[in-house]
Amino acid sequence: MSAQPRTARGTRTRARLLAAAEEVFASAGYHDASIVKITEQAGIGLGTFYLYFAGKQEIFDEVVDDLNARVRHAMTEAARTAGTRLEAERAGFRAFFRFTAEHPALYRIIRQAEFVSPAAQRRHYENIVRSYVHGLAAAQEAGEVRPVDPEVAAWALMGMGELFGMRYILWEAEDRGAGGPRVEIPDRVLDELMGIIQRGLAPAPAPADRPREDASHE
Amino acid sequence: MSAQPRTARGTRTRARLLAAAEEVFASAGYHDASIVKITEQAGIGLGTFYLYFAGKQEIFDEVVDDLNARVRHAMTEAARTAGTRLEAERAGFRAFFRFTAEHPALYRIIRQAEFVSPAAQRRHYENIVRSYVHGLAAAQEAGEVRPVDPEVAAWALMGMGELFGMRYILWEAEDRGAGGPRVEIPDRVLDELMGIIQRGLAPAPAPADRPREDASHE
Amino acid sequence: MSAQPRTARGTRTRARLLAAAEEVFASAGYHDASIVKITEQAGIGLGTFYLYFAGKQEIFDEVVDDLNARVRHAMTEAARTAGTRLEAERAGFRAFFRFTAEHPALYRIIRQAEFVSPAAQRRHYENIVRSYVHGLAAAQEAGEVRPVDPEVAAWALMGMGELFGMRYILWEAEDRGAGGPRVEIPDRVLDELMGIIQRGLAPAPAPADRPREDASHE
Amino acid sequence: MSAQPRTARGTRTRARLLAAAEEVFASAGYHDASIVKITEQAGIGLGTFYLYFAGKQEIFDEVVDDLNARVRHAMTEAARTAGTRLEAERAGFRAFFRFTAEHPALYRIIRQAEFVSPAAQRRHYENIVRSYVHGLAAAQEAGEVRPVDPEVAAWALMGMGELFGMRYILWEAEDRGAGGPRVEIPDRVLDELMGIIQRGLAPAPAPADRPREDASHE
DNA sequence: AATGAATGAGAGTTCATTCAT
DNA sequence: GATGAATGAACTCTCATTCAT
Repeated sequence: MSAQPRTARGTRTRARLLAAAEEVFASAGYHDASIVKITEQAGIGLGTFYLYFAGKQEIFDEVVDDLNARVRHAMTEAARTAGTRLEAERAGFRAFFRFTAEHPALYRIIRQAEFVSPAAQRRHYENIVRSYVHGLAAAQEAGEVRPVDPEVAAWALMGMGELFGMRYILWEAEDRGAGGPRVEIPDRVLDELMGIIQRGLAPAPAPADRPREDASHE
Repeated sequence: MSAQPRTARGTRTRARLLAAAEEVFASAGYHDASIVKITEQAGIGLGTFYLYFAGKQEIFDEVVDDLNARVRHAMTEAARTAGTRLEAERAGFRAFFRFTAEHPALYRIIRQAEFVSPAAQRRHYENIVRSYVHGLAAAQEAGEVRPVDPEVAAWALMGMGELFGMRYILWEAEDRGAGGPRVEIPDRVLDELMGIIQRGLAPAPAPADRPREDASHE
Repeated sequence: MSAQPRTARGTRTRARLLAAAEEVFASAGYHDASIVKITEQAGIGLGTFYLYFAGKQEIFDEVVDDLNARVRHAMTEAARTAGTRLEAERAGFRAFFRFTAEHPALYRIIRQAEFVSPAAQRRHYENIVRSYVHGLAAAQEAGEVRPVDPEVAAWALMGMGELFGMRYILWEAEDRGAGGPRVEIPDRVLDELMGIIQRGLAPAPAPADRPREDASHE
Repeated sequence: MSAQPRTARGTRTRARLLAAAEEVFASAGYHDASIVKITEQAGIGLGTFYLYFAGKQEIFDEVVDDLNARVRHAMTEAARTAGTRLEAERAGFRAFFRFTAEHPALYRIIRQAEFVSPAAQRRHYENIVRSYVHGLAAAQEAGEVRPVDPEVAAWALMGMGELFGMRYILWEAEDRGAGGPRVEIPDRVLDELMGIIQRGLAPAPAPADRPREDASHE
């Protein structure tokens, strides 16, 4: 386990290392992210790194967990204010895409984790699924979502989010070049996506009358 | 560009290198996949590698493109025999999951490509999307799929496929250990997934019943 | 030169450092004995070390000199009560072996000194030789030891002691494992050794008695 | 295990590495003998080292075993031509001292082995003891050596040789400075030493002549 | 066409030592 | 008197690539 600092100065140093590592892992990738680069980015000496982390892998894991906590926080915060489950879903997606735009590190780092730290990667996805399942199960009890297996639905939602984030945030950002305003997912695309999700998860209409299948949305 | 062999013997050597590279990249990851490992796996001399490939990156790209072609072939072959578009989708997913189970390399290698060869990764996803868009557009003309933007729908399908492959094929395989029969996606899970997709993409009911289904959304 | 403590507390700290250093040098070897390990073993802060010692080499030298003084003390104490020189020799050997068993540090540290601090090593051997020479010269005057060059005899005695200590104390201890009672040199071995020494150093018999003492040799 | 070269060039390279390692270990000590120094001394590239040796420890072990074989060869060769056992002993010692003078590496490296490779060190001493025991046992059967435990006698001889080599060869050489002719052990010293050994191991005279030689020792 | 010996830049990591607190 | 955060030179080791055979 990584050593905890015992002084305020140490705490600051450790935090700077984590922030630097996030940046370097995101821009250079795990393997090209040398400890030297991380410490230079953090503005501290090379040896200092090893006062706080046992090695590269360890700080990587911590960065993954940190990003995971932050993205989940952003998503649940956004969803909290929504009315229906579908509004919550839309708000959660928006928050996720926004986080992706602001922290491309999340994306790139999670994918790296495939080989670098499978356990951390799994933790990441499972944490998010857990959030989704929690929300979906509640919505099902309220009759807002049809009784599909919430875990299956959660993976479906997360899969769509993952690739839309890649396609409509990261690729756009790359194509536009480094500078420029934050990329947002186009409303049109988000609408289409939410339409698919909504219809996919909407409760079955009462057998006789299903006149307003989409009435609740928005 | 990689040199093409001029003799039958050379052709065989090159093919062995590609097969070995796929295996080594999948099991060790790009960075730990040394040229020595690849040539040892292929049973040829180290120097020989450079007769056929300019370097590690180049053979990686070729492995990506090769896997991409094979998985698309498997998917379209499976879909070709299906009746409706949704049956085709189901068959395509099945084929994709089967391919994932048989070639975990696909998965692991594509994710690696994020940093190793972004262009190859993008090519991979875009190729698959193109297939989907092709099929969806045709289905829309036939009235089998509602008029969503086929590209958006394609990314949604691919996203779900990607994470379901990870969750229900790769993770299962890991949890079960090395030996054992090929992992299949549980029918129950595939049914639930296809249900969501079907409802999400199903054409709107007859105009008389639902005149303005999407009208409200911004 | 190392700083001398000015308070009782400082004296205690310095002593703890020396004791810790002896232990760590003996178990880990000079190079793997980091200052951190020594200060941890001593239960004091890292920086405190440099209040009392100029560096690693200096504390090493002091440990060597300390062990040297202690082993010589043990040997002369033991020899002091003996009757004849040969009895004194036997008692001295016993004491040396006992010290070796109780302080394997002596051995390991002296051998390390070969490169780490040749001067300290030389001091160690010369100090012991001086003791031996002193005793042998006195015994020669008393007619108990034949008139060999006492320094040559001293080195011979010390050489035997050194390797017997290694072979019959340290190796035995290693072979028996960590726990267990203190290893003693077997009486049989000590008897044989003392027999060789005794005959080697015994005074020539009275001229009348020794008609053919050396007759066999060469 | 260290890789064996497959070509003549490789064989030459490996031999140069071993020779360079012997020199560097002897002059700098194990810990200060970096792989860089060894390869520079050998005149080859750093990376080449790892084609032939798994690491520093491995080449060290091989150097120890190599030196051990050579010193034993020198000793047995010298002893082979001698007449009596005691002449053989004297010739063996001479050869040992000569080898020590020509290859101070032996000495310094064996002492290092205490921590670096205890197994190799033990192998070294046991090999030499075995030689001695072999010779002593034969001499005992011939009545040239008294019936002491040959192993005890062997350790005694080796102990004396070890410290005389240090005192009269290495220290002399150091005191005389780098240049200069090879140091030889002074005849006077060797004579005194052999006298002690001779008397120590000489067979007991006919009972009538020396009735109570061992009576005093307990 | 095929080989494997050779290379050296660059990686992760350690640790004696300094110094502000 | 005591501390521990900070440092960077120096270490061992890896590996993509070159080239003589």
